[in-house]
Amino acid sequence: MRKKSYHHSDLKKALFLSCHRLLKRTDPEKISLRSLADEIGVSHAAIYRHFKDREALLEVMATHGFERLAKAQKSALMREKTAELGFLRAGVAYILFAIRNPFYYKIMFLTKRTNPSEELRRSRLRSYSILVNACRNYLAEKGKTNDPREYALMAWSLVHGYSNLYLETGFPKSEATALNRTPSQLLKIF
Amino acid sequence: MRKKSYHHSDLKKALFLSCHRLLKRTDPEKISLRSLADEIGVSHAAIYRHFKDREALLEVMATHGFERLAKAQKSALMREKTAELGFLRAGVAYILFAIRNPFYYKIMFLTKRTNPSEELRRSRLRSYSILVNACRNYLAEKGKTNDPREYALMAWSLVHGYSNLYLETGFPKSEATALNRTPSQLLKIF
DNA sequence: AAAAAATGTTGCCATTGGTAACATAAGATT
DNA sequence: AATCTTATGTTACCAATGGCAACATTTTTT
Repeated sequence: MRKKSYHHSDLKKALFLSCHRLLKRTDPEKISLRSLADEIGVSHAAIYRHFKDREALLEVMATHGFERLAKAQKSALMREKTAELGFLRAGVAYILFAIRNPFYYKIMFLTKRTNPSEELRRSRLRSYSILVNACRNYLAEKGKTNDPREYALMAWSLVHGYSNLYLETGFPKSEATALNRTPSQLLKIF
Repeated sequence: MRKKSYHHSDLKKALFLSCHRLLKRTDPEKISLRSLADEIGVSHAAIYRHFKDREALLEVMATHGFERLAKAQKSALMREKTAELGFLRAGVAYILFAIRNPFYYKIMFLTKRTNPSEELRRSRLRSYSILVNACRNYLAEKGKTNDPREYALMAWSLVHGYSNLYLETGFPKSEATALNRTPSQLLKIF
């Protein structure tokens, strides 16, 4: 565990943490392996001992992003008594996560569109499963007979699209102004 | 207009067309100014006589993407008799545009998130206005009293989110398969 | 203790976006 | 027509980047 040795004690974790911290305020496009390595105090080539390439590192971060999102959704669900309120709160939690973690959100959906790792797929599916369950409970509570997966997909589309529009165009924000509402008031529509 | 002369007759247009063609099958991230210049047969530095930088070129393409999208929405609206059908068809047209033009779609929403040019803002707003009008007519036809802009924002969120999920995760596709429906059948939900 | 595996470093390469200095063509001014 | 000015291309260069290979050092296995 000593510091200035030739070998870093746990470079993989250090890279992860450093990247995690950077993603809070930096666009992933601007994160270079070299700047990461510099910050940790290691040569840029060392990274390749722990990640196949830049994409692989970002994929791990994306996976972690989905885990954080799932946690946020779950805790939002827990907080509410009825299935309906839980469902709504989960949707709001999704949007808030996206808005508060724009760069995480970006890599979550822009990295590895094709051939995602098993871990990424799993964490993504887990987030979706939470939503499906919330839908199932909500639909049961309301006595509706929709397919929960279909319903969940539409709900996901709605919050995902809203989040993206907010981040990409600032439209919901400007529209909210035009409509004399704050974005959080607009969110109550969900 | 002669070819092998020192001066290209209309490099700006040639760049636009070449980029347009490339975007049909190439991820914008993979489009380099040098490869573009090569294809046209001009030095890469020549590009800077017509566009401030790479971002500026992509921004023009994004603007054009929104113009194409608006055209698709409009023609979908025209084709239907009732306001409701038109509204639905416009939504489907939006999704189809995204799915059929994934790379155009990508630059439309990933380029110049901050400080977009007046042209980009206008073309984006135009696409939104078409939607708002469709909503207004639809709501009037149904005798509903929702705010058309608010309604339009939600509708946009829905189709935008669906499109993005399709492109980014392939989820609607796999879900559609799981549900024993084709994507176009799923689209009928809208 | 020696061999093997893991992990870091240095040095190099090709690609890229971008800039500056120079070259040539096209238009305007005289 | 000759000259000046502007527009538009070219070449040469730079710094940053992702990635690879060859080498160095440490740790683990045998």
